[in-house]
Amino acid sequence: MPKILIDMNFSFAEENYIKTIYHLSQAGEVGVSTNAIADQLHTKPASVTDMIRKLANKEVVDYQKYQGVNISEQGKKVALEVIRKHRLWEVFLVEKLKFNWDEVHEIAEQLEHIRSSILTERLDEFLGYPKADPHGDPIPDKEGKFETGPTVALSEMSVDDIGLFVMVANDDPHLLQYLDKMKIKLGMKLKVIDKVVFDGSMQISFSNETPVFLSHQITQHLMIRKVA
Amino acid sequence: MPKILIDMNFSFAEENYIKTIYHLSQAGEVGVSTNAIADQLHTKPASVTDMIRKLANKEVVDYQKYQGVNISEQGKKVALEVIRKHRLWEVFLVEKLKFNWDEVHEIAEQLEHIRSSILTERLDEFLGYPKADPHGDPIPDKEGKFETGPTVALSEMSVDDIGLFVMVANDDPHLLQYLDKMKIKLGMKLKVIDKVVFDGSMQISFSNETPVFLSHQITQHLMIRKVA
DNA sequence: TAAGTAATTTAGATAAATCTAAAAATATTT
DNA sequence: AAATATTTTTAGATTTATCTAAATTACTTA
Ligand SMILES: [Mn+2]
Ligand SMILES: [Mn+2]
Ligand SMILES: [Mn+2]
Ligand SMILES: [Mn+2]
Repeated sequence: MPKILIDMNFSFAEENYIKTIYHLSQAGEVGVSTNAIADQLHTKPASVTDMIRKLANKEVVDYQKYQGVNISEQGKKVALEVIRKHRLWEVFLVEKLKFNWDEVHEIAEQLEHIRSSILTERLDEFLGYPKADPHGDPIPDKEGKFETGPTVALSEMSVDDIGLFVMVANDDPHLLQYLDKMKIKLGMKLKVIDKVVFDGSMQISFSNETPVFLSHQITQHLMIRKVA
Repeated sequence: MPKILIDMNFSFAEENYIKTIYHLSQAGEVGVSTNAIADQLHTKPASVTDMIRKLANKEVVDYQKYQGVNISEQGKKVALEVIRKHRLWEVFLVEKLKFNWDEVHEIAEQLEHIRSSILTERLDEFLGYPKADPHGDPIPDKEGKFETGPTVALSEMSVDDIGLFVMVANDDPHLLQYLDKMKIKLGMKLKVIDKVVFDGSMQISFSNETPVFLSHQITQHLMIRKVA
């Protein structure tokens, strides 16, 4: 007998775990590891094991000792709802309250837990049903659906490749501030001018400007939609 | 040695207690009683005693066993900050997201705990520095200052008295919906036509329309600014 | 003023979320 | 395949916020 999801309520802590497990699932392997979750949430593996047990009981994850966790269909719904709220609030903060894109993640981490489906829908409407947040991350719709065209990390591209900078896959304000300083913005066209084998650093020309040098630590987080 | 307030952080539960104690202080007697707090917060007196102890240690209330609590200057600051956020968010929900005034209190109860002073200031600016929330409650400024002209409950007025309906001193959606149904809105002029001694019910003419009957349970929550 | 009643506090539990230290299981490396 | 290292789980505590039941204090009233 599956539990009724409709009025299932999750604590902030539970929501954060569910979201993190969802993200780690997306980003790769089956069987998300206890340590990976602990790292992400800045908690200890022992705490993660406890919480995973609880989430498994609530059937938002599948879990077998020592085998890692996998998000369930129910869990995916919960995660996408939280992610939807996070990204909508980020849009609100940037578009309406004039925050810079490096200032919004922390605040959205709080706002994503506000419980009111009407609020989420009204906010979405108020913002004009945005498709992406200020960092280019897609915003799931009410049903949890969203589309992402295929992207590659800039670090994976080759010399002479051309593309569109569409997303930053990292929330660190230092990275975002650095991109600001370099005048690199979402939506810019770019071309790979040079790539250093030894350290993976790259020379990139954005919008036909003088090329800039970017280290591998940076380029791995810049997501590019290839063109031609 | 007084504790540094600047980076004092309070839990949601603590903030709710502080806010409630502040409100009860305003609404009357010195020495807010354990039971009054328990009623307001839908908890048990034993829980209140525990929490009061904690708040006394943090010096946001003054407390002596069996003597009730009084909010301290520090506590007042914390309370006013939370109240400011609550009311600003209510304005946002009504003005920007088109909520009705009876739908916003619950959601504001959550939003008032979001921690970000920049957010509060930006929101205030976005809303045009409103002086009152959708129920007519005054919004404290950044320094916690606000002004209320003198008001009386409608129930305290006499036949032939005239005034301006400026505030509803109750969040219950049923009351607010009833006022909607009766087409009674903030800012309306009114005149007391009749007052029944037995039950305190009143006949009131709003904006020179056909008088309406209102029970004491209603009139005690309608705050009036007297004119002439 | 002495009972009786009401309000408040204490004592002892519980649930949630976290931790440290130790044990157990799994993975990796000689 | 052992030995070693890493990961994960268990055991046992801690903190916060809550509760019930019992004890204590204060207030009312006869
Ligand atoms: Mn974010
Ligand atoms: Mn984002
Ligand atoms: Mn309210
Ligand atoms: Mn209000």
